Amino acid sequence: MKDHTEYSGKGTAIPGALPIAAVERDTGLSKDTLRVWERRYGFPQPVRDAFDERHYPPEQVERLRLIARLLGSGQRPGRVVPLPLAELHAMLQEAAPVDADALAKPELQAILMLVRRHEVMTLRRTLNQAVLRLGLGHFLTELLAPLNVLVGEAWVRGEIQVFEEHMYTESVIAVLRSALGSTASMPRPGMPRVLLATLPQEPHVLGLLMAEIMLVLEGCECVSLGAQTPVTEIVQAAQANRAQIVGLSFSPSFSSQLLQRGLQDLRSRLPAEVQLWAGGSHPMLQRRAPPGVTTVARLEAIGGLLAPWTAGHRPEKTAAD
Amino acid sequence: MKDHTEYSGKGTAIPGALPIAAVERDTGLSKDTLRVWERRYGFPQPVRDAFDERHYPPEQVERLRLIARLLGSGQRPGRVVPLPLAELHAMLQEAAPVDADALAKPELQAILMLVRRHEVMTLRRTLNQAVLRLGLGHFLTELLAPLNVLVGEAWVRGEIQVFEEHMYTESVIAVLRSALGSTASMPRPGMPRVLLATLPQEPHVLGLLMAEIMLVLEGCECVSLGAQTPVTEIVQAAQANRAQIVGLSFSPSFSSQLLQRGLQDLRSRLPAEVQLWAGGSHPMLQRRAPPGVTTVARLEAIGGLLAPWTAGHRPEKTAAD
DNA sequence: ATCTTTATTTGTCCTAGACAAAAATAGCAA
DNA sequence: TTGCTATTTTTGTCTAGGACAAATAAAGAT
Repeated sequence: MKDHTEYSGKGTAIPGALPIAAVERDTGLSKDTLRVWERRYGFPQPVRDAFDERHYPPEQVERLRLIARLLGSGQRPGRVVPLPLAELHAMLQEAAPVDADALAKPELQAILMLVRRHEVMTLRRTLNQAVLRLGLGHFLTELLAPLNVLVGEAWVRGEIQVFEEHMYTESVIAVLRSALGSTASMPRPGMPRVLLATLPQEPHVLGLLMAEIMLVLEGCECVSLGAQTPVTEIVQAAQANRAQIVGLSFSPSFSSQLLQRGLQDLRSRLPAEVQLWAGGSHPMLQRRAPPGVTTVARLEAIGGLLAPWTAGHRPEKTAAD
Repeated sequence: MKDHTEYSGKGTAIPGALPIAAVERDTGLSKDTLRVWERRYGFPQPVRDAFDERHYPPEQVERLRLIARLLGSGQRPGRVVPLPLAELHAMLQEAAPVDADALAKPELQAILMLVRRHEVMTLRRTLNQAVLRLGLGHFLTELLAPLNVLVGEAWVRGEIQVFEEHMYTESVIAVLRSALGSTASMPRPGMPRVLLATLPQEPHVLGLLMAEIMLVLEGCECVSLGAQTPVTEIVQAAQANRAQIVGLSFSPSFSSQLLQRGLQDLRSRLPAEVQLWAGGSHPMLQRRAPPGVTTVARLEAIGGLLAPWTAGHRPEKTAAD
């Protein structure tokens, strides 16, 4: 077991350079990928220590981190891996065009500034006050949804660090959960039972929580399985809870292929009378729905989709042929 | 780009067998380790598909999972890898004797029954009432902590499904977050700022949330980064928040090697004046602490560890507000 | 424009050898 | 017995280059 403690002057270690395992952790790029990029594109070019092992200088790790981001926003390795640092920054700027509409709102900008200044306590207080002022429903649709877009774009553009995004998400979740808890949730008798979850490889729970709140506000009875639940388990849970709707949430970074297959798979294993809803900011959901799946492109759409229940009668099988 | 996330019905796939990447995810054992064990000890012996790639039958994955657990509790690979399933079970029994104390409490049994009967609403109500009856602190230490052990053991024993465990965890989190939100959190002036997070590959946030609540109840100012935060980001966040303590949480299934390395790595990059605490039910934390790391074996210990702050005011001057 | 076919790109898997760090064992003194 | 040091075994991770299916782009045909 080699001791890859980074900065400990171990004699064999290179001053500020990270061994391959640490780079894998930091960038999310597998060791195999790092090695094959070096072979194919000539980058990265880690320093070798006395034992011929790779050590990546901080500049290269930083460059790798930017590359990983661009890959996440749809770029291809062959196009971006050989690029110098300046070009990468330029591409990140271009990748996320500024949303003038959201930028115009000073309140959103103010909150974004709190995130970048790491004023967590003030952030929480501001969000809590906004909930009280707007009411939970309007807070979600009018403030939080566009704010998420803004934060997401800033993140792609590299203006926001990973840890800042984590802090933001945690604060929002805390505020929402607390607000949901203090809301007297009373499921209306006619409304459907909804099971909420996220597929494996999708750790983002914020979208799911927002959906849950919208549904609860509409009078639905919600049971959430949280993130990363295998398809088999979702099916069993739907049966155990006699759910009438199964709702999934997908963030933009989720693999399109996994999304397609996952929805298809789940659809085929779920009873026909159980509806399958897919929501979130994933681009594929804005386009077209796989057969038998209802896409929820925006939070506001949830109310309309629940119309069959609000009206009073049991809905027929959804037209999906 | 193969994505071996699930045993999705691919033509070439072996019925219930998992490819090596999935086994790595499920067991925490690296691909390299899996291959070298096969070479050295003759186990595991995965089936090969048409392309000569390894596919691990479920029994072998199960056996690997048990082995990984034993490794975490101090056993050596050479002694346990070749052992048959029955022997492994016997060793685990010996390592973790059944907690008769917890089993005896009828209240815990009653809650466990609610989980197995999928009575989510009743479960939440029961938990909420317990919070009110015991108070948040005693609820955590006296009810929830042993209950988690009970649920964890039932899960290992196969008495609880994955989705039931998800439902339980989600319910507990909802109750805790709601209780935390309605608690008037007022950080005491002398108490430290604590940054909380979980390392990559560790998605379990319940332990983290429990720790956060204990700390908040003691008067600390807590900022959580949530799950799966890279070491670099934790370091930056600690600096940004001027945290005096960084707290990490580890579930039993977390890879012991990642734990060791992650803590060492983080310790070396964090300023010396920032304390590093590691808690959770991971077996390695019950044994010994890596140098420079404070292990928090039980929730109750948190109060004692904060003694330096509660007793004598740290003469550290903070920028006046 | 939209579908179908071909070409390129790309991540992951393979084998087998090597070696440092950790742990166990042996040797020896007090 | 206990404590300390040296030697041996164990063990995880690194190395190299080759291979190939799945994903994506490009070209061709309707």
